[in-house]
Amino acid sequence: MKIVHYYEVALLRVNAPLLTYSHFEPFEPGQLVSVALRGKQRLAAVLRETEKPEAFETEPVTEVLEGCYTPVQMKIASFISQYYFSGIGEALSLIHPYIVRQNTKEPLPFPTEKRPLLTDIQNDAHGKILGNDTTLLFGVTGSGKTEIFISLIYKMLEEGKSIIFLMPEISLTPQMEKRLRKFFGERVAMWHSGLAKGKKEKILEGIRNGTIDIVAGARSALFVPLENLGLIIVDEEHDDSYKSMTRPRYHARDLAVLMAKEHGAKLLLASATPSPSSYHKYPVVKLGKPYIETTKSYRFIGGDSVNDAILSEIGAAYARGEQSLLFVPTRGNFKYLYCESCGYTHKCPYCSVGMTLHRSYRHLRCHYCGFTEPIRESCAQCGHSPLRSHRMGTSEAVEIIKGHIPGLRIEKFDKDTITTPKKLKEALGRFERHESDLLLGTQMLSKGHDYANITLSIIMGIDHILGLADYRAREKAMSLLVQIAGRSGRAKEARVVIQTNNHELFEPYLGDYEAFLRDELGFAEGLYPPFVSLARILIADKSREKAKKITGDVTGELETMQGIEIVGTGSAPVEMIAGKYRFQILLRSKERIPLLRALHAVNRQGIEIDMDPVDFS
DNA sequence: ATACTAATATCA
DNA sequence: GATATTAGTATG
Repeated sequence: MKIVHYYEVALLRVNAPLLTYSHFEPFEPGQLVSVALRGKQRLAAVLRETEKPEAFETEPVTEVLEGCYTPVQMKIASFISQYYFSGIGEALSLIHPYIVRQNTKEPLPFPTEKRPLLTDIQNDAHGKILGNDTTLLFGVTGSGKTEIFISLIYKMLEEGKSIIFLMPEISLTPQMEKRLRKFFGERVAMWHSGLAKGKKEKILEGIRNGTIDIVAGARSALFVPLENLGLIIVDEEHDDSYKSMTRPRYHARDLAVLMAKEHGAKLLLASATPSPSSYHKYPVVKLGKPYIETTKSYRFIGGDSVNDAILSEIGAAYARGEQSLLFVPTRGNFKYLYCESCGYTHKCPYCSVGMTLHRSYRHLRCHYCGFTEPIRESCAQCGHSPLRSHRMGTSEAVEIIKGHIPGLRIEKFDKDTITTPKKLKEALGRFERHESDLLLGTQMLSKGHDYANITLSIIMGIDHILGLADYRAREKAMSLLVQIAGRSGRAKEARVVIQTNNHELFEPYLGDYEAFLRDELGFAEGLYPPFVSLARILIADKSREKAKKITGDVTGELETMQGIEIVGTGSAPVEMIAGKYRFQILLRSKERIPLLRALHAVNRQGIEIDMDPVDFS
């Protein structure tokens, strides 16, 4: 007679409680199954065996499917679910389970391309990286990071190990693919969440039969079922797109630390503008000067929006027949009160972040602690009045420039215009062939592309980023500045124009990002990561009253808890999205454990918990 | 999460 | 009074 086993299973893709099903054969934890729930078949993963439930009848598992999560994958899913407050089924659906196959093919041969020769500095870095579990590779654009990546990948392949290479927003960075293909050919798979289902299956098949051992891609590439993982590379590690904005709200860079540890793999974080957190946490390997020496001259200009100084810079470059780049911020999507004369943005006296303007309530508010103040008429720093509060988008900038410089061909480069990799390629192609004179765009400009012929880069309105209600406002502004400046003049002499009324904030660090990192860490001590943990609770509901009540209830419960600090409670900076009123609670703690304990205690329907938040809107 | 049920509001 | 919207509960 067969023994009936009872198993708790997690429904994939949903944040549902664990359900119990029966089966006549023993299961390994992690087994993928199909179960019937209210007449429908659902995918589920077996978690653990359990006692026969007395309270209800159980259904048998309908079908045992191909695929089983490994213990390491289960552990990672469990961590995600515990730390980032998602259902275990939601966490598991990020991960691609292993499927055991009989006929494993031989790995494809290397292409003919020889491994790159390293300079002494690069060779030294290579050695140090292999000596550490985790390394932060700190090198400016053009300092030869890619050669180190390539040579490390070679080394891993020789040892029969596989590699995960993460980069932000893969679909928009075809350059790295070209370079990886050149050296590793068909052993490389490019992976991102937008891939068609069939294409994904093909790659997974390649991974399973051993013909693919390098997976490069966006954050979801972290979850492919590679065996013998030897190295994880996180390029542009400072980039916030590694943090998922939807549940599970994981941070791929931070999760890579756990992944590497579980697999006994090396972890390499790399950036020209590393995050202060990584700089503080991991051993740093620095790469020296770029081998293409460029002469860059910096000029600071005041004011905001497209002013005369900007127009004349663009006009002059155009007259010389040269190409330029104009960065327009859109991150600063809130209105801030700031002074035209001295550039001072009005700060919260308790949190030292910019206070945002609420016309409807006629006040300024800090979105960290909720402190409010009446709107000032004149600047608190220099007394200048009136204060300004307007902002600017790409379309406005295009219109103004067109009106002033007839004949100038503008290439608009933002999320609205560049919607597909094809459009990106076309736009870059036109610019490369000098069919356009000015590349005008947002954040996207800063990401990885090379614009070798640009002789003029203008960074406009960076003060709007400085004024963000975000403890990392300075970090975001500074890294953006360096990244955009780094795009230009790779080949020849270049001019960088920075529009800011806070030039003293940037100037000392232009040639010394490390000094900036040290100073930022100084500010963060005792208040912000990496010295404390932050969590944000988001409450959204169609009824303002209901959202407010939940916020109040949760805050009340949190107030009684030990080891955590409520930084602030109140409306979220974006007060309504999709007809739902939004409130937030920001928490701080020296230790993660009491913070997680408190959050698990208050977690409930109608609230969303964001651990280690990077977005405060 | 989602299907389902009960409760309550909306409206001709 | 029939129907739309919302609140509550169980799912195995």
